Amino acid sequence: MKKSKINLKTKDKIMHHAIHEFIEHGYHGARMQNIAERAKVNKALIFYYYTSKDQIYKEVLGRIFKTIFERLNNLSDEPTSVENKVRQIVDVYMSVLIDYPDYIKLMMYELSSGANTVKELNPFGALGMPFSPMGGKIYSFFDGKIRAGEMKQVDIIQLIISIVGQIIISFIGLPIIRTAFESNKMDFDIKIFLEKRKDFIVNLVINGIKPEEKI
Amino acid sequence: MKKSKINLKTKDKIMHHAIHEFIEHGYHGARMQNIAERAKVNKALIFYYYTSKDQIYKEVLGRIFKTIFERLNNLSDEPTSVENKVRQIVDVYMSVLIDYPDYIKLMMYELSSGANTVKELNPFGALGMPFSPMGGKIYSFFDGKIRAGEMKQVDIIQLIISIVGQIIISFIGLPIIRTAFESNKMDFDIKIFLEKRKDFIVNLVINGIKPEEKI
DNA sequence: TTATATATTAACCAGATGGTTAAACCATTT
DNA sequence: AAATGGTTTAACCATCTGGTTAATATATAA
Repeated sequence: MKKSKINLKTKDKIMHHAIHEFIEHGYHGARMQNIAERAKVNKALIFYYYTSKDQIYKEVLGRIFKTIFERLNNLSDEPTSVENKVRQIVDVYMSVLIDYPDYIKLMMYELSSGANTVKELNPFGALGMPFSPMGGKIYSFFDGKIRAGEMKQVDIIQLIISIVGQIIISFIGLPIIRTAFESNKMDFDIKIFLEKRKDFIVNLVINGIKPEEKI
Repeated sequence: MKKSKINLKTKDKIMHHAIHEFIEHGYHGARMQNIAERAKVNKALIFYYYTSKDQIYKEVLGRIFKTIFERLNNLSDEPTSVENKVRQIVDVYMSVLIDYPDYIKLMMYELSSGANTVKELNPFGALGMPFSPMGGKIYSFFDGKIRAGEMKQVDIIQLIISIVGQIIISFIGLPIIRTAFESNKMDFDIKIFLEKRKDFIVNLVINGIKPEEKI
């Protein structure tokens, strides 16, 4: 936990605290008054810098998506094995979620309310990136490996969704998983769990797309 | 779309419409007045049958969980192959989500706000079922198969989380997946997508846990 | 120092929201 | 038909909430 960053300009300070208010309560649950108190400014000041709750919410979402997608796009371009690439992907995705465990909460809010705001400020040029059949780094990597016979001939989009899904559930499902562990009197250490999880996902995927043994 | 069920008693009618109001807007976004209008009753009547917004919300969550878990527990007990069992599990989970595509939205709301209400009314005796290391049908099935050498020696809890995660993302990610498809000018048919998805998940998992080839 | 533009605040407001009340309605029993 | 008890409603209320206003404090330029 860092100390309050007194150097942040007021507008950014407000944004910073707005992010956390929206994360904790979602759009409808968030209160402008709370944001003001968190940022230790008068509520009117928020409306001096931002025009409405709606606008500040959109800006919050925009920042979060930008932060996440910048990191996700941070994949090495160097040629490597299928196994290494899968490990890289899982690593990067997981590390983002570990660094910003709360961001995903807001994305879930968005998705569960139909992702309307997200669609509106469409960062899917960005999201398109990893998924995109044309030009997506990840897509073209796997495409090459399939042609080279280094992995099974699978639907690459489905593969990416599967990888991402296994990772995402590790975070959004945490409250349930934790409760399930505890109600079975098993210890639950989140760090250990996520480490195990990472290995499991990589192994399952690798074995799942390994080419048939040649005889 | 069925016609309005005039035989429903008033209290159930209110509950029915409350479910959909909460699904569409989440706890904070839901309005008692809206529920009243949906159910075509006076708002005061809601408070005649239920004591507060909070209480009706909890009852809504309880119903949803019950509905879902009853279905999930509907797995055949007959002995079968690993492949068939995985297919069964994916089938059952997916069919529940297909039948109640909205229910998951509310579960996401819950999870993203820390699942506090859910924890409180803890149906994880129920949720424990499939996950539980002791007594869980699914768990003990895989346990038996591992001992019999019919599948790899994997962490069964991780396996279940992976299967569930791949399924859940297929639904909560739909808005994003759809947008990604469309922004790449690819047709998106949800039925076809989910069919492909089912096969993909089954294949990936089956191949992922297949025992090493014996030489 | 004074004028000017920017930053910040206390007080305020209209509309919305969860919840209440007292009266009316309706079916059943006597 | 009158009494009874559950059901439904219109009107109401206190509080909360996003947003405004007008005045004040602070920094900058002249």
